[in-house]
Amino acid sequence: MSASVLGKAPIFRGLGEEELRQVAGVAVRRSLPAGETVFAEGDQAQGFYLVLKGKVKVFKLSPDGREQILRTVTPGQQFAEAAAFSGGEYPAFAQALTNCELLFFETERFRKLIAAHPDVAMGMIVAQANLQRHLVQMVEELALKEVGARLAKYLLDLSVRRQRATGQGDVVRLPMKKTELASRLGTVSETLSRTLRKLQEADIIAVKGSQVRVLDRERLVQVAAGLKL
Amino acid sequence: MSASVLGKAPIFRGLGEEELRQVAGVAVRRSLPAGETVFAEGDQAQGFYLVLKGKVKVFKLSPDGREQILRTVTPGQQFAEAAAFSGGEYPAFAQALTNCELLFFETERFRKLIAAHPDVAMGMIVAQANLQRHLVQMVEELALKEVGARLAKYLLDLSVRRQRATGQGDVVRLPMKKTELASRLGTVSETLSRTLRKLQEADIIAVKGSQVRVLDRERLVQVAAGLKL
DNA sequence: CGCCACATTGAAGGCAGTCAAAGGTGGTGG
DNA sequence: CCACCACCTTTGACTGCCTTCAATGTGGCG
Repeated sequence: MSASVLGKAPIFRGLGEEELRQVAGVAVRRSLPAGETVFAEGDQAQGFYLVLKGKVKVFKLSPDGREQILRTVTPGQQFAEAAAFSGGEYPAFAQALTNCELLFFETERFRKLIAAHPDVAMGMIVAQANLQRHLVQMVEELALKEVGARLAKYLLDLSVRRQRATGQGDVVRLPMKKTELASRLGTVSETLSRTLRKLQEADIIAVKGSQVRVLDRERLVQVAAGLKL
Repeated sequence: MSASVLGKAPIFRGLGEEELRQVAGVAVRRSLPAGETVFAEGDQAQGFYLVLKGKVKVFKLSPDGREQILRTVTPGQQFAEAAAFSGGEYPAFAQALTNCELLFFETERFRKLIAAHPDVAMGMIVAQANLQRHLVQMVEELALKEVGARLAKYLLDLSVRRQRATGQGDVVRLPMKKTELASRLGTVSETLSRTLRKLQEADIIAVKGSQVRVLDRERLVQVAAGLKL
């Protein structure tokens, strides 16, 4: 049953058994295979999704086909809330990266849920706040930093997260294909490749496949802060 | 009294007299002169602000001092909600562009307000959703479009808004200094200047000071969509 | 009238995207 | 187990947009 996963989702954290059952009651389950499109930009938005299992990427496409990943959504997180509550159309594309189990919340039904459960409203507000932080950071990095700095920042974030999870943060594993990482960083695979090499040649990191070892955290921090390579 | 303005703010729309009084009760008034800093990046965030009068800019600074404006906030809108609900520090700077009257909502008190008034929660969620759309659009434009397209888009938005307000959308007035517009568009004043000139030379617009006349809306739309100049 | 901030223009250089091709890698089926 | 294929990654050469630096133009205001 999805209730157990539901209870772990930040927006439903702290709800009781009975309440979770109500939440599950207004949602519709949807499962789809890797590669499938969840929705396309411009589609009519009738609600938002919560990921139960798998990974979903949310992205924009440029006129000439380049892709900018806005975020990748993992279990417990929701996406397309903005579209659902700001009305109209989805402002981006969403595609399953792996086989996925999703919950779909129709806007109106969710609205009623909120009216009855302020906790859920608060959870949603907090989740949106976190997403906003993420977006603000992307804007900052795209506008003000070059690819080297964005990559360094990304590697540091990864390393810190790994540190917390396993107590060992010097070796990280890139959680996606490099092409995808490139579009997450607002660049293309060729440039990412060159930038990784420059960091290697400066003895700041060592790369083997998708394993990255941090050799000189000090300087990696400097690069992330804007120091040129 | 601020209650009348409050009632017009999107997040408090639809509240009754009595409720608005409660809302006003948890807020603190703060007025400050043009140029004053509301908060700096890194300051401890204890709540968010609603603008009653004036204009506030929210922006990031790069290591070498370049400025990226995230948004300008006008009466009835709030800012720093993300910081307030996602905890910790303000992720950007905020500065008064004109003399301002602000309302400050302390996070905990607002939280209680929400618990009692689902309508307010919903208003906040919708407001955040709108902001998210705005941020997503900025990311898209910074990552995928060049300066010409961003400028064209900006002019069109301005023109549409003027159309709605005055029924006459062909002549618009840039609402800020060009240097500032440049940083809103993620570039510098020199580039903005050149880009305006290119649009002029293509007979798409006519510029006189901060007056811009749209001569060929058709092609302006194409440029906004990514057509090279 | 002259100052000052803002705006414009020119020249030069760099970062990053595109195109093209070669090298790797993993997965599948024989 | 190996060979093949598709896809990803890397590398090189080139181009172009945009930033930087520097100098000149301009408009408002005391």
